[in-house]
Amino acid sequence: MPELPEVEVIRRELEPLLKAREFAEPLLHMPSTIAHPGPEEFAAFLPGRKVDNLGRRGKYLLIYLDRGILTVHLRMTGNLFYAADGKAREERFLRLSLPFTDGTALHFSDMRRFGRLWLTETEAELQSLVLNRVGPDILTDLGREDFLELLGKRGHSRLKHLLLDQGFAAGMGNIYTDECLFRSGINPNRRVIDLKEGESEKLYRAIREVLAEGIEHGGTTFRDYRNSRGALGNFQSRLLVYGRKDECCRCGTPIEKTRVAGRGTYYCPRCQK
DNA sequence: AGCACCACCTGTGGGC
DNA sequence: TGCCCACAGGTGGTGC
Repeated sequence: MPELPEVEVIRRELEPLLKAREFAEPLLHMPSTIAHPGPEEFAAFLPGRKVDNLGRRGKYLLIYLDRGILTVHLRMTGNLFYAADGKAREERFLRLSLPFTDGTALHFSDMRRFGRLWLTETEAELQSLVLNRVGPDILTDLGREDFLELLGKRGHSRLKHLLLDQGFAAGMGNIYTDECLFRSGINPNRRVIDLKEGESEKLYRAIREVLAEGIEHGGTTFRDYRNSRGALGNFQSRLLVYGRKDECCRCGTPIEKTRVAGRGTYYCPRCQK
């Protein structure tokens, strides 16, 4: 489901709602949702902890507590929902409920069960256990020079493959990658080393623009994504290629769908050479 | 290093 | 109408 913009929308919404609230006894409807530590340890550690602030690294949401850090990855269909009355919206796919002492609650539901949570005691443990293979956040940690330098180290990678690689830079997913490559006029199968003068910078600008617009419009709801209040995103109406197979690009050429890096890939054969 | 393929899950939509 | 298969905002492991 969510890529960087969707997670950032959730982070911004949840931060003021969760701040200073104190966790009560958690309900583990599906214990395997907790990746670390064990369910008992998780349940024992959380009560009494208060939310400090919320961070994000790529698609990982970081809930900083007065002691420890609760990390959430939504994968494909995970969803965080804040309930002022404490009640979950639906029971069928509910995996974890985190009630607060004031009667409100944070619920985690996930149809496909790929999503995971980690509870770590320190920043160092978070880094070694969860984020050890995650690169710098592509929106907040990478200046233009950093980006170009990292690109240079991956000359033989195809652009689509590279942008989806969270170890290269964290945050891009399938939808935003296709949109960024379209906006910068780069074919998803091109290799970094074959980029012409100015194309790398064009790509960098497109990434910043598309991600910022995605956040501004509440994220993209293509199928399942909902924000923390259960509402749909709005960026799907602004997608220029993703999901638009056979529709005409603004140049008049029908958009094509192929497979690149194992993922459905939309592009304009005329605009993206 | 780069990449294809499978696995993890459940639901849905298109083709026949 | 109904069935089957391919595919879906992600990632990690294996193996070439």
